[in-house]
Amino acid sequence: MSQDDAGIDLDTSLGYLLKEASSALRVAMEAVLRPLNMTITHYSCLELLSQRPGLSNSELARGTFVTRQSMNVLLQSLERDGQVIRPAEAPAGKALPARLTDRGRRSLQSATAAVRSVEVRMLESLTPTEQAAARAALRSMVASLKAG
Amino acid sequence: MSQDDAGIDLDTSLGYLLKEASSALRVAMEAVLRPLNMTITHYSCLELLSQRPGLSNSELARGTFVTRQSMNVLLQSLERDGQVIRPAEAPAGKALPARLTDRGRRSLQSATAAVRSVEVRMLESLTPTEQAAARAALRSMVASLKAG
DNA sequence: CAATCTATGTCAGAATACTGACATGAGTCA
DNA sequence: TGACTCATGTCAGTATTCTGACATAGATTG
Repeated sequence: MSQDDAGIDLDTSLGYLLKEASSALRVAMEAVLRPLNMTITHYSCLELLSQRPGLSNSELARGTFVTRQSMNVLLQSLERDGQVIRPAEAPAGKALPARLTDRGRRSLQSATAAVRSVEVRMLESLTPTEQAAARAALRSMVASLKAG
Repeated sequence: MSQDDAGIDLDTSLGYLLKEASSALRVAMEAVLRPLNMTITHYSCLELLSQRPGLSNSELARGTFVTRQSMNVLLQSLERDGQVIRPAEAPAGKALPARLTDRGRRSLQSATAAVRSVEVRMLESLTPTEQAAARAALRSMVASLKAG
């Protein structure tokens, strides 16, 4: 069997390793967010809104890597729960700028601390130089994938 | 507001970047696998079985980063479709060793080529040294996350 | 030897995200 | 101006994965 027919070498494939790492991160984040009754997408939405108030549904969807339909379902439940508010009418176009309520900010607070602790643990064995190299490599991969 | 209350900096967070990269990879893989009527988990299962014949349902689940319940659903449909076979009785314990059929191998062939092209594109701007550094960093992150 | 623990396969139901579709607002351009 | 393209919000239905639960096989342990 020639090398070209041998499939993807799972022990060295960066694609497989990327999936393994993101899976491990997802599991670790779910573990710390579950006690707070929060999913990863839920947390990501609040974190994004905290840092960029006024983002629309579609912008939040892109920032959390889900479809705008999925984000819309989440936003509606967050609105019902009083964590997020959106105006009844769009100030321009159709995009509705969303904002956190005080309740949303309180929910986010403990979640951010929990997620930060996971990220710290993930990076504990990497030097700042190695972290910078990883950042650069990941950015390059993202750019190449999106260019295709 | 002190730095500790500022949340996760999305522009530099390796956790966020990891999620972005895996999302971009997922989208790219789905795009090339969809014409072959194959999902990523479906492909991953066949690829794993091709390289490690006789893996059980639970082992396949761990290798593809889904629950054994999800893998079981997939395996049953693959068995119905004649791409995979499992013995009716376990040779030892309860684990049923799964194997690809010729039909499964044929399905895998074009999928492997498609996925390989995505991985090549993902890495086209990285030198072998940079790829090795990325591999080392990702392995370190996985180890640290699983240790917690 | 019996009790316990761990891993496995499987069923059932719930949660989550997705694709498809439609209407609407804004910008482009002939 | 009118046709066209594009982005957005939203509804509906589908698909996929997950959590919870149970029974069973093998290993461990007292």
